[in-house]
Amino acid sequence: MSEAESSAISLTEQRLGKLDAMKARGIDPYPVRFSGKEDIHTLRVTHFGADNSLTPAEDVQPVTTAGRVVAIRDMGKAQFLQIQDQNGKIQLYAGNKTLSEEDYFVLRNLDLGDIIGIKGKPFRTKTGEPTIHADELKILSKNLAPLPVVKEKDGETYDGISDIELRYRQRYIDLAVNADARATFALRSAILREIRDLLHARGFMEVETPMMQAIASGAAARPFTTHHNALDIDLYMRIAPELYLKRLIVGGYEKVFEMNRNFRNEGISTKHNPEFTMIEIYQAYADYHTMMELTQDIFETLAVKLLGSTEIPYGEHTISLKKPWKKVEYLESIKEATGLDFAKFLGEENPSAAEAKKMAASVGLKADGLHTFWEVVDLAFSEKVEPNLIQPTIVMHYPKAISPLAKSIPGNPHLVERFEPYITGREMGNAFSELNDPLEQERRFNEQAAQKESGAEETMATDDDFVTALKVGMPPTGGLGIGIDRLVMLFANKASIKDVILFPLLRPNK
RNA sequence: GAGAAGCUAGCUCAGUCGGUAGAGCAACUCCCUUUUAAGGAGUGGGUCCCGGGUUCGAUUCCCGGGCUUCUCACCA
Repeated sequence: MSEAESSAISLTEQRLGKLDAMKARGIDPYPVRFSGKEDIHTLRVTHFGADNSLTPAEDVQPVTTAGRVVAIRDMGKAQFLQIQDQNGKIQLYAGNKTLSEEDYFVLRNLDLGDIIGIKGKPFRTKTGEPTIHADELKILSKNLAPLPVVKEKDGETYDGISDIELRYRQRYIDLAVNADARATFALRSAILREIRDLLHARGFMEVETPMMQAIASGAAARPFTTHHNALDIDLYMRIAPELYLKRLIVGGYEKVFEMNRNFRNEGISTKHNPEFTMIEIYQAYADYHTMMELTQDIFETLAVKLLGSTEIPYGEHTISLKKPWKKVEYLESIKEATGLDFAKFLGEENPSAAEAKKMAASVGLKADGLHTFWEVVDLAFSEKVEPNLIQPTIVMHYPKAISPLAKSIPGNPHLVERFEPYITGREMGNAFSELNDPLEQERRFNEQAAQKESGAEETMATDDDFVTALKVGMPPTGGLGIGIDRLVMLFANKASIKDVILFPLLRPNK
């Protein structure tokens, strides 16, 4: 291509020109297959040593590998290239002395972002760089939409991409270009696997329950609505699998879990995505103490197996996941932080929201939009206590009024056997001894409905069939839910949930 | 939903007190067969997010819109 020709056309058009040039020579720029690809990381270890201490022999057997071209250094009739696959990067050396005429033509028409397959002997250059002397070089996929060029030296990255439009909307570019993004989602996958392994090893069974439900219950949140045409009914995307999983305990399974998406029709933030992944775990003949142990075991196991230590970095903090974690009482923690003692209202049938607001105002809290006493108390907790729970903390014994699915503490009818683990100032989960008294459950649902009547924004919907299930009989059961996205944020040391969800919800752009 | 900030070349960013814009990398031409943020010489590349308004003239000022980020609200 002449300079004049290149002047007025886009990068894509230039590459289309190279594509046509290849086709004109009978080279298929998108061949059907490439056989025998070796993993780049593996062949590096094999031929250069895990600590980069080996040097391949002169008569070493050639290797075959493939990957995306991420760097080209043109030396005239020879070039240094770098290719990258899922697990690694390696330098190639290729020139007209050893390549066939056709392969050399491909080399001369390579662009950053092309995917190539090569065969050649590993060797070290003068400067010691592990390299493959590519004696065969095939184009496997021609790049037409140029990738950002990222250069590195001494671990420092130059240029790179920071544009959110690319990072989140076109995640494939983020993954192709940013090693950190690839590492984050590989870690996410490893976390899911480790959690499943741990539960399977303890005899739990993974199940799948409906994501489209006629009644969205099991949590207090606004659901998405959808419609089934053949039945001509509206359905809700589930906000929690809880009530279905407990039906399975009724049915006789004793250890079940489900790890999958929930959907809540609420705002988007660095900590919220409308669809998010939860794991819910139920164990019959167990209680919330069992779930406390399990929670700590899960976090500790992940830390040790995936990061090699119970001490893990998060932002400016070092989080110690070693059990046992600190335990605090819900109301006691509020009293300590604010001096406000809400416990004395526990016995009251219907404590006044106005009274709670007055108390909250005395410590500078505005509770204007809230309608019930315990909503105001919860505000005090989330404002004054939650942000300070940096190290793992188990907050236990919540008021019954805000825990419609949890069992009361024997001898203390106003508090329930419930806890929430907090780490880095964020709620990581929710667990309790499951309420299995059907008549009591019915009363709790009715109380929720009454709260809704009196103006509470979000309450739990009544599910009559679930009450029927409890009437059949559910053994004493411990249940635990953990927000997987936030858990991954913790282990991946990410501040935004969008950094740990491959395709976070964004407004479509036209 | 509210407030603040951002949007300029493929990428990362300057800049224009209103006169249609620059750098580095990438691209293109040329030199170079052990380089590695390779190097050297040269060339091109922009609806300055979109639409109105003011103006002789708007990428710049004003109004409206779009998308994103941050904070707040709702929530996990």
